[in-house]
Amino acid sequence: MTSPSFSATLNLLRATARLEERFAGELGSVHGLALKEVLLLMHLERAPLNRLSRIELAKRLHVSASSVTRMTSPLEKLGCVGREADPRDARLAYVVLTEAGQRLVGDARATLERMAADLFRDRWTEAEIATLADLLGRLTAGQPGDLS
Amino acid sequence: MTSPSFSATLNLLRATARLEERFAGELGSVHGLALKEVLLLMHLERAPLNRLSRIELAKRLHVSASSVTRMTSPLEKLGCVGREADPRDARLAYVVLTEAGQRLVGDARATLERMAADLFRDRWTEAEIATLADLLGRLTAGQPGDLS
DNA sequence: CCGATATGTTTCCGAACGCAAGTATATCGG
DNA sequence: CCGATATACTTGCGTTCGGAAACATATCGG
Repeated sequence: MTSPSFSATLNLLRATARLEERFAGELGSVHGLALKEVLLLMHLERAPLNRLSRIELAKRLHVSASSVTRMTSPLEKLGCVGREADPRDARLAYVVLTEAGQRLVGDARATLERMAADLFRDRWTEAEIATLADLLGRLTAGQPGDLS
Repeated sequence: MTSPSFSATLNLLRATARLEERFAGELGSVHGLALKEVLLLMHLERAPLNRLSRIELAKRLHVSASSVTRMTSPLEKLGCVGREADPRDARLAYVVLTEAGQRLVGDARATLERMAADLFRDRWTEAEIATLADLLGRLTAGQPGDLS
């Protein structure tokens, strides 16, 4: 038998793989968005003025800066997000959530919450789910990008 | 505030992203292997006769069959794995762990275990880690591919 | 004010992936 | 035995990603 840390790590990887498989399909077919796109919009939703620089988004999404550039392009064409300049610093190109984006992310988040509830239904008690959320949260405590 | 299920789901995604960032670098520099390659070898290590068909590997690794074909090619050139045919079914092309592969995966697993221990050190009790492993394990219970 | 350095963004390039198509083999119904 | 269907694997194609390079702008030391 292996150490508890090792088991937890392996189970973490496996659980995430399964979760992404399961979520990607329905989320895409219902709202036309990928999971990571919904997460991007959720970060904007939570940010002051509903906007973040691309660097800030990259850190919170754990992706590279170039990925943020590519991810925002189709969202901008869809009208979910816009681009805003900073009057103090011309290097910054904020990604800002539009009203259409707010409606879309609201719907998508509701779908995500329902899928999350389905995922845990019938095999976990409420207390266990809360414990799981807490223990996992400690892994990323002190890091930016918390949405919960 | 959001529901516990939703928080757990978001924290799960974030924790995995952080974990992969942290593990990929050291694992690659120490053993020259990617995390997913180590997982592939670990599956072989645990399998009867130290071998699995590519389809079986694909299911356990949560990747497509073509990915397994591409992943095994460099490992075969390195001498970590070999190819074996099934006398009963000529369609099958088993991936089999060589002796060199057994030594390599043993070392890599030791590194992984140490990194996993470091990851949890100082912020989790042994009991909490065991609880975490158990709760996460339930997410994938009944599925193939358990390594813990 | 100006060079040196740092930072934000985009573009280019190579690596990795999933899916669909192609090939080979097995199995099943007649 | 043989066509039809299913399965295992490989290959080609389009997509996505991270890192390096390019570029614009900001900041800092003199």
